[in-house]
Amino acid sequence: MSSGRELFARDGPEAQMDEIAARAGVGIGTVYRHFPTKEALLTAMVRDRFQEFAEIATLAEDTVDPQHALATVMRRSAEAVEGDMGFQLAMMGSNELEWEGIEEQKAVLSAVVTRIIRRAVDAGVVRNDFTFEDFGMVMCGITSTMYYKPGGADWRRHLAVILDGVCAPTRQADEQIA
Amino acid sequence: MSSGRELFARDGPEAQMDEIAARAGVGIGTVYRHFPTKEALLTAMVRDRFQEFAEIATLAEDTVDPQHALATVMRRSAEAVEGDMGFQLAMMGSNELEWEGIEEQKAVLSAVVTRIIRRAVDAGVVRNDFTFEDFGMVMCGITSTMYYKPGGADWRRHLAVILDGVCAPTRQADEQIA
DNA sequence: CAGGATACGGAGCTAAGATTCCGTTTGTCA
DNA sequence: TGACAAACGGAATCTTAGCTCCGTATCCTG
Repeated sequence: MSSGRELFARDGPEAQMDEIAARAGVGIGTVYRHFPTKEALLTAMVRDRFQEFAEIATLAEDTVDPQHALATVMRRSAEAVEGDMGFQLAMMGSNELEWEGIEEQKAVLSAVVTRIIRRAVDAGVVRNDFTFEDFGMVMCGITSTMYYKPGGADWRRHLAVILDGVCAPTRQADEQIA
Repeated sequence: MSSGRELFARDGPEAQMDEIAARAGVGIGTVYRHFPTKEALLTAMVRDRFQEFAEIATLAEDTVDPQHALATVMRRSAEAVEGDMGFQLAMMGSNELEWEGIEEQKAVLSAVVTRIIRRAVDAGVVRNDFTFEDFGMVMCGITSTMYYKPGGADWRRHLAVILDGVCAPTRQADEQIA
């Protein structure tokens, strides 16, 4: 059940069902009684994460400073999945999967984050072309480098760079750096 | 041979050897005559990419404007792997692989990019704590979001945000956003 | 053109891992 | 305590994908 889910999350994507069961201290059959398929297990895991993201965002919305609110969502979300290679890999490999039944959590997350972004933009502390899509994209980038081996790469530095970019004044098309 | 390698690159990570062979228009045996193992094929592909990155960086070094030089390396490198899901996946799944025989290409890349970064930092157009490690990390982040499905996420926007962050003035520890 | 060498194709072998199935254990209600 | 039900464990099965092997086709060389 949930412990199995959690244990699975800590594992890589290639975690075998046998191993998952073993770590959860149950038989394989039991795992399959709770989740009809491996994909279902993955989906449940992903849904939990999105639920968590939504909660994190909701909490952060109480932050008074608009810029700090956005920064907090980003940092907390990253911290939440730090070390959870299972989630990472699930998201990566999900190129065509559709994660059935995640819509609700995603909708909440989207609504809250969108409000947080709008508030920051209105306050002039975040580039005014920043969207929820961008948010998802950069978060995806940050988390996927959590497993970047070479040198002591540190995702908090990555986040710092991105925040500086996100909070930089909006540029006109003719003044883009690249 | 190289056409097979290239065709493979276009495929996902789970591209089967059979399919790779088929697309290359040869038999499976032929593929294995050129690359003893699937991993060898992946490695060859990765080596080629790093070679290409090194060439891109070398060319960009001629750019007079220091900031533009760095931005160019980043943009061109990203463009080079755009659409090459094979490379992406290879890099992602490489958690423990060591990519034997890539050292040379990586050394060149590292040397050139480090010079480009130093020049930009010295010119004061890039945060002075930016390193080659950071470079690798953010590039990894950008490329891994190339396959980010949700909404019309656009990696060029991602790059733009990161460039703004990279070129933002260095912050003191007590003025970090997050 | 003969003979050997080199390269090719792809059926089939094998391992790995997801899933099924059934005998056993544990829990519940009279 | 006995009988039925619910939950379990894990060996056995099925499927997939990497890799091997051998018969065939192509290319030299004399």
